[in-house]
Amino acid sequence: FYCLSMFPYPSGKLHMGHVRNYTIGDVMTRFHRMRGYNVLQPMGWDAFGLPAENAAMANGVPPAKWTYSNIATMKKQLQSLGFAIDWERELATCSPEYYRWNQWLFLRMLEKGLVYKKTGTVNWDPVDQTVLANEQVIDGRGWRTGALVEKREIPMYYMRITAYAEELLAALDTLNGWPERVKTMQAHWIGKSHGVNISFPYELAGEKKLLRVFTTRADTLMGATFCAVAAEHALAAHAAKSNPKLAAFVEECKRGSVMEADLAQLDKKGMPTGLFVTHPITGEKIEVWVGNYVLMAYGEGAVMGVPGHDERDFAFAKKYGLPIKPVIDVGGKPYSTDAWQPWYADYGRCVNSGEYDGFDYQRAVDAIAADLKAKDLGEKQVTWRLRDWGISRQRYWGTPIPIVHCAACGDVPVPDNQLPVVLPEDLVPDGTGNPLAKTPSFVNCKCPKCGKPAKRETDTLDTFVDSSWYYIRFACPDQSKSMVDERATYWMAVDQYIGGIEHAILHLLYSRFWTKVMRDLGLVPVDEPFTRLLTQGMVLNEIFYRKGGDGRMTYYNPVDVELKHDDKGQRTGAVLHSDGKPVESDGIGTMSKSKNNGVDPQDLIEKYGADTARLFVMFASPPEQTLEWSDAGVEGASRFLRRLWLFAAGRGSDATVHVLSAGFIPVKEWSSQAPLIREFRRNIHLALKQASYDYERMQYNTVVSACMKLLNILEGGLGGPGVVSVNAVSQAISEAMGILLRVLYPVAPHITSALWNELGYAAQSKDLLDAPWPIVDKSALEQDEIELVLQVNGKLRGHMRAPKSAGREQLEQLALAHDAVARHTVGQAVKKIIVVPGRLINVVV
RNA sequence: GCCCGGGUGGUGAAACUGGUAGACACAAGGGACUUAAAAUCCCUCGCCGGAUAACUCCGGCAUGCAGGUUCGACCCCUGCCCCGGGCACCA
Repeated sequence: FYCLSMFPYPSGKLHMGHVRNYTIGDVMTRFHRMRGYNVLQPMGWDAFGLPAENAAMANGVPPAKWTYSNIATMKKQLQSLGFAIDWERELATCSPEYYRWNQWLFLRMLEKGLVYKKTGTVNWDPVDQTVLANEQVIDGRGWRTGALVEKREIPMYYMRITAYAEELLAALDTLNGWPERVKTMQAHWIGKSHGVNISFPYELAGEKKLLRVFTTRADTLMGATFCAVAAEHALAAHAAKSNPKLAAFVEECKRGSVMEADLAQLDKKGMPTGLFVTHPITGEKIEVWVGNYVLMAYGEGAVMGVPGHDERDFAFAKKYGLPIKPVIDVGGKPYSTDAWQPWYADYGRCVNSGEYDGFDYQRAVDAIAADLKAKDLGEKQVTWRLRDWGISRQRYWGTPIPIVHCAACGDVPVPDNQLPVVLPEDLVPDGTGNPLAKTPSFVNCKCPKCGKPAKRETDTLDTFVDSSWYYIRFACPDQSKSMVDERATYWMAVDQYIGGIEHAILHLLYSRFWTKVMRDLGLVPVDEPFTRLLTQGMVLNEIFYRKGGDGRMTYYNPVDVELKHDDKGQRTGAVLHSDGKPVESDGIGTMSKSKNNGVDPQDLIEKYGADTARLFVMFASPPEQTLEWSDAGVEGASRFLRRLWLFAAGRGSDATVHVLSAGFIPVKEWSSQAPLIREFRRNIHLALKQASYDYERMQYNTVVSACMKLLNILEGGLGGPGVVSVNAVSQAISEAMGILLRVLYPVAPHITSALWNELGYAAQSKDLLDAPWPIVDKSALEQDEIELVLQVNGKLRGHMRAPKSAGREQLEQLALAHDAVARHTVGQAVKKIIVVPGRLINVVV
């Protein structure tokens, strides 16, 4: 059983998200180990990335040094939490032994045409002369310089993930162990859409040309009143040459960030190009506009504008006074060009559409596609939202791309026997460009082909490359001759993958892609990397701030904030401990350095120990749900463990230790024991049943509550009238304690292991880890009488006890005769009686 | 803006396949023990109203809001509000 938690970025110290993630993994690991599996739980470091460069700039320390020191700190923290990790397999992606295989596979993909070069758009800081990550663009400005960010086109390498789009989508159906929501998100991301590509002919300088657009609504073609192209489109560039105003507009579109979220929220703006194209069916002249809402990266970078039935086109047409022509009738719903209504975009029947009038969506699309095809002006086409994966980064702290640029031979791949291309570890970036490019000893080399002086590529690989296959390398981290070996066949696929929901799309999709590439190269025998997936919820905390006179926000850690409540416990405000003056709340958000709302788990571990920290994090919330941090409750987790210890060491031990050391006459017939003992065992086995079920479905918060119930039952004791068999009492307590220790072990392994030995259970099974999982005794759950809920018209009216064996008719009679039912049915006709066996009887009047 | 989730007491949450809403805890209040405090133990604890000397008993409302389906809805459907995640260079 391969149980894998997402490896951490070595950012400095563990945060609560890590504690939550790795505790879930460790609970699952230990549970499966007890169920008899050979379990692998490895750990490594996603060690390349931007924060190391930022830290380097701030402190003047090379990223490598900062990274390795963080790894040492965090490893110590992980060990102090008692995770059953196989540290012999530890790996860091920034070591040449690891990243050389990134380079190796990059070259294999280059050979197969799965890696190619084209231009891509990046954020450019004109002051620092450097490429910025999206994160480094704040309100359209560079984070260090405050300069307005520009878009810039540069050559980059891409991985052809679109070649696998069909399989990546189809195979989602095979992932039964994945949450539906993740599969839905990925399916939407891949975004397969069936449509028609349509060509609008035009003439340019006497030359016949075609403007291609893609649409999923070819049925609305007769309503097209304009076309719009992206600012980066060739047509826009051409028109701008002779039109300074348009050129200025195209330039304006090129400012700002490249983020889709920003683009989608821009006010719709456009400008006519002065060019006209011909409608492929009607022959009408249609004007071409440049629109800031047209994405160059999707479809053809051009759209036909159908304001009658597309909301964005409608808004655009209203703004610029373009004609709106309704051509779809949606079951007679009213249409007015005054304001957009949601049903304008619905499917319906064609109207005002000439020969297509009366056609429904599918018939219209089929007919129009056929007519276009006959004129050679379009045909049906499948388009994907998924884009190829740009992997070039103009950064230092990453895997060097193994390419050499030679004046004579062009871009030359580094031969396998010259791998790895080693990254120098002593550079310190200064925020102006890539330090690799300023390091002659790295850049200057010989062309592998002709041997003449050449320049090394200075871009590095996206860090998502590193994390796309580390789980395969864990099977054979010491293999120096090849990327992976036959041990990967033994361990892959990962049986259970655990990590944050924020990785639902990118990391998980890239990993699926890489696995398929490696499969096709004969390196792994699996189609999918992760059989089951648990996406843990984010750990959130409240954000507090004050706004200074200059408008700068200062964030305060919730630890330093005191909340004010009224008598009823309602929040009235918040003040800072240090000065007692109020701070503002900015709502809740994921724990982050920038918002200063993180909680350091180290304090928790030091004050309460690993078991309490683990228990609390598991108990606070179900794994898949977001966890809003609160200090209250930690105390309760600690109290529970202390109670368990004191019970075992004190009152409980008399019976337990005695029984275990002296032996006893096994009770064969529990059913003949006193009712008190039977009730005790019933409750114990009910709690065990709940815990076992909840372990299976990974709902660990209720596993913990089952353990609390077990201790409550044990503390309730077993003395009393009618209980005469000391032997049976001892045995019931011993059984119950044995169940509790084993059920609690995966969550709190330290205290349970110690008690297991102290109480003498070790005589039965040496190590708690090797003890068999307890089995529910079904006969202990049986009852002679059951309690049933009585309802009248679905409203609770009372309870009654009935023999287990009672039949339907007998139950109906008993129910009708019951006081509570009679009171609410008197004088009314009974229409029917619903009997849910073992649960309730509902009398309908 | 688009895609995906979530919303239940003062708080974290539970409710397994549509069948007793609030398990298990936290906080709070009351009490026991103690010179005192801490720790520990016991009791109360969704909201509103009524009956009773009292133990208790009865009724109504309640799972973000407004509707719908059903004998019966936290659970299924429609619309809305709020919160979180993702949007391709944070990881």
